Amino acid sequence: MPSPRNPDYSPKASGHPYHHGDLRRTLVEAAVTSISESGSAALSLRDLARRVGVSHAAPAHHFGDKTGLLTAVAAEGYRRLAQRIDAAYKNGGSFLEVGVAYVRFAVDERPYFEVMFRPELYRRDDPEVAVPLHAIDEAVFGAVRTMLGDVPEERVMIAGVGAWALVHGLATLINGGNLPKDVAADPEALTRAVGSAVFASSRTT
Amino acid sequence: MPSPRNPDYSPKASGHPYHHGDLRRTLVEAAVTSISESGSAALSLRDLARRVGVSHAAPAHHFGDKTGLLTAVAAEGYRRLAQRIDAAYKNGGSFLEVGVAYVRFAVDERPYFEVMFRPELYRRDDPEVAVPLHAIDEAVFGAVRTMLGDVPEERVMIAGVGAWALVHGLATLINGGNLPKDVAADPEALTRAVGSAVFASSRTT
DNA sequence: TGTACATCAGTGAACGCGCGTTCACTGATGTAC
DNA sequence: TGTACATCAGTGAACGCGCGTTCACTGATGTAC
Repeated sequence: MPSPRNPDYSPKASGHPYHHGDLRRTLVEAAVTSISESGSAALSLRDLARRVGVSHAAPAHHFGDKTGLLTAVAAEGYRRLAQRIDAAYKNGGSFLEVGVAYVRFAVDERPYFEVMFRPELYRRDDPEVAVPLHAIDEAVFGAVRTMLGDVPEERVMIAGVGAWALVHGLATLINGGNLPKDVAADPEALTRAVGSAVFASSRTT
Repeated sequence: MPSPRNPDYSPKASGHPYHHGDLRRTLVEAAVTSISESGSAALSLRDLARRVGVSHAAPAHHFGDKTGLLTAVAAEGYRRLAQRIDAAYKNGGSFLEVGVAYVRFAVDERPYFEVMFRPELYRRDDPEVAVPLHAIDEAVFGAVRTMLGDVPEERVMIAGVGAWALVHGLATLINGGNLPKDVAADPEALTRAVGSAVFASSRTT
């Protein structure tokens, strides 16, 4: 009695079964593909249904409306970003490496990144979004606090915001095609170069 | 024989004259208002025509399509930004003051800023856009070059990109509502705090 | 100074399209007995 | 192990809407003579 989520059941293999099995996740993936192809403005629930081969009314069943869908996209994005930051941090990661992970995420998973930072597109107070978002916040400012040692909280805030702004700015400028091509071609190297120039000195301040 | 662009002629005063007189500019302004109210996704030429009290086909007459309109918005935005940066620079402006001007622009003129940095919305190669864009580029990297003196060009690039990323990141994080409220409340002070922390040291590097 | 005419800004009716939403439905699943 | 039933995922026809686009038009402007 295999669960419908069990790939062994292979519902796809035998044409179109009535129950998709994992429509929700599939729709989120389709949304990401659609966004990477034609931007979030062109996203439509009907188009998604078409891509997935399902009735046009099905997406509404899962997400209610476009905002609900994009909330799911943003939530998945935050989960992925949190995971990357965590991995960078645990892998011996200096603070700079966390920054590099941030920029890499923005470039590699651009559709997620774009939705995440366009808060008018989704419901930010949805717990699925708010929880990983808060976790990232904690982790980053905690790291700054550890790094700086016993300094006034305002100092921590300024350093944290500064570091975040730097990598976030790099990420959005690269994705927006605003930097010279040769520089933007290697986001990781650029982040290291810029980041280490700034961080080497900010530690001495 | 007053020009229709002469306000003394007051075409508005006497109901709805056939010729608007300055429709193009008025439409751009309406677009900015609309974007600040409901974002660029909700923008429609018909809605703009309604706002301005003109036939729904009139906007197409001037801009062709939505991309044309947003190209005009972006162009105006670049002109305004260039002006602000110029003013900051000439007003005794340190490099930091230019950064402050950048962030102020992003916050004060948010609709322009948002369109400008969503290049998929408009035609970036339109000369009306490309010219002021290039001028800003020149000015900023020129300033970095002057500031750093005789250093390898790569150094100039890294410093310029870093400075830009920092203020651009601050601007987008503030506008996106991603920073704690108390910090985001005074963008200018935040920029000075973060910027001076970074710049004080980067000069010594 | 007056008249004729070309140009151009703006009109408004008509069109077809893709969208979100609704709703009664049907097929599959899992659970109670 | 078998049957009945509640639940829920997905269907598909129908609707009304706002949109962009087209097109023959009209009114105002400026220029040539």
